[in-house]
Amino acid sequence: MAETEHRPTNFIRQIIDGDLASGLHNTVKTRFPPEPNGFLHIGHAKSICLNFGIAQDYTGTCNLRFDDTNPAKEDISFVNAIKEDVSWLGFAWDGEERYSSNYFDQLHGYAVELIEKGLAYVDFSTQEEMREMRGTLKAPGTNSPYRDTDIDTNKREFEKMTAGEYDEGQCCLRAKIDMASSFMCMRDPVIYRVKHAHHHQTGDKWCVYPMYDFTHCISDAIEGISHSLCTLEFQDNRRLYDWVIENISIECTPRQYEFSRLNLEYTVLSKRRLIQLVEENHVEGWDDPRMPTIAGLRRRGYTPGSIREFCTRIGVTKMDNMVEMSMLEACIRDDLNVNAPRAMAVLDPIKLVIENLPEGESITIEAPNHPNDESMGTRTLSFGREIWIEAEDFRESANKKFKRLVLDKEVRLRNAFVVKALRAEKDANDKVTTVYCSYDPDTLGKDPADGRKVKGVIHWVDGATGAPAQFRLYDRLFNVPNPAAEESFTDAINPASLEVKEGWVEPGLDNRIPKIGAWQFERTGYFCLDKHSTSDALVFNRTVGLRDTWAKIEG
RNA sequence: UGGGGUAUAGCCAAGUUGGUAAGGCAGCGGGUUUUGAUCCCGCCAUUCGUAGGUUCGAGUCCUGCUACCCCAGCCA
Repeated sequence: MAETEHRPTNFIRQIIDGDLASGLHNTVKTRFPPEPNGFLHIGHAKSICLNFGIAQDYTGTCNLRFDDTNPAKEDISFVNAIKEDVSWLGFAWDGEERYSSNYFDQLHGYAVELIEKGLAYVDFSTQEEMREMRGTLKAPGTNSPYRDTDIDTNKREFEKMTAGEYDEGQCCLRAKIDMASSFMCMRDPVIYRVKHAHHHQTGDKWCVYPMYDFTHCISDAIEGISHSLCTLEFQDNRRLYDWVIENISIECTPRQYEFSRLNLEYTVLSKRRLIQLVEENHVEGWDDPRMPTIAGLRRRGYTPGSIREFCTRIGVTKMDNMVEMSMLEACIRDDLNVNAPRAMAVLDPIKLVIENLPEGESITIEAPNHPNDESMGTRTLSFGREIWIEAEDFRESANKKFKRLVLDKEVRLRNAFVVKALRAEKDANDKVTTVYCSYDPDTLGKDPADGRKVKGVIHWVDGATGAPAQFRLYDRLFNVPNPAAEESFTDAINPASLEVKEGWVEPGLDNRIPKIGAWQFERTGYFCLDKHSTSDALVFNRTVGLRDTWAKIEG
């Protein structure tokens, strides 16, 4: 990360400060542990910024570890996508990426250790039987008939499990803890299950795979993680995390701390639902610009810095939250406002004919790339007899609040001349197609000499040199603030979340793509080129519109 | 009385030993402006889920309520 961003404190940093002050730790080691079963989303960005941000600020390290204990749901394509997204966000993990599957041999050894200590047993109960014996939230469970199997038998049975002598579901290895515990996860949790599945990292070496609760704490300990940060739903699991570490022969005792996961209005942030959106083709894919995935936000035009800034603005607490989309939008606007060069594009064109400018004649105009930043330089535009302007910027009549082009009135063409509308031509549907006007040649870069005040400014694209382009405008993917709370969240999908427009942009844009990857099309919003754009067929994604107080007045 | 958590403005969120409610987003006024943008300036919690208690003084301490979230996968 190039620049150091100021990060406010939070309860986890205060815990770390205390651990450093007390000497409990000398260095801080964190980890970001995604399961490679889908793409990363903005909620993961919160965790990434937390874990990597802490490592940076405390001059510690942060590992990237794929929590790959369930080969049935995972795929190598997701590990590649995740690595790309973390890097793109601007973070570097310590050394090579890790995999929980790197530790399968050690994990297996610790499982045997528990068996030898009489703290784990192989259970042949069916899943339904196990569920019944688990009890309920208020009633204690009952012991499995296999709970007191002798150690040698358990060792032998676990070896047979490992050797592939049992089918999936036939048996599993359980930790012997307490069937009456008020923590459901402590009622003899399953720590190994049979799974005859090919694993993207270990191939066909294993047919038994460790469960999350058994794997995560040990992986943390093996890697020497000092602070293991996860989300609130794992608070109960912390008891099991600590139990495993205490009952196996491992020196490192990492501590788990939980923070609340991010919820964003008008979208969903659960892997399960995002997978469904992709698999049922409600969106184009994981990187659909309407998706809250890192890949989707990237394609939409969000910058890494804007996402990091969002994560610092939302903070880290244990409170359930629902963040407004305006918070995210403010972050990208703040970034692009200062870093995106300006350009002009007309999304819904009508023709403006300048009658006192002869056909074939063209005036060269030098326009600043940024009104508040001269260092961004200028560009050359040509201004000819036929110009494209936005349909909504012309009205045959209007009151004085409408500061745009009106018949018999004047308006400034951005970066160019003052023009006066003379008459309009309409089609069969009474829609204006062409406006005829005259321009004042003495108004380039200055106000009219006679003191006339022209309040409005509208943008335009030269008809002779402008390039045709498609503009893809995105709206929220869902019609309700919290789609996850719906009976069927897909029923709440906004059918108008994508609007496609065909218009014009000033020439040469794709030959001078700015470093930030985006432009501000003045008066309309921030745009970037879509991955499907070609020099013959330009396609722009609107990242976010400009703040629009006029729309508020009108609406 | 299963257990684990959380309650500060429309949203996010500071508030560490009790000393008189940061900041951001949104919103609302006003100024500048060749983007109805940006920028600037101002406003926006007599009150911290609620009822009591302790105290000269409570968002912070104590007690009782209430609301919401999580836990009964061989998912993570």
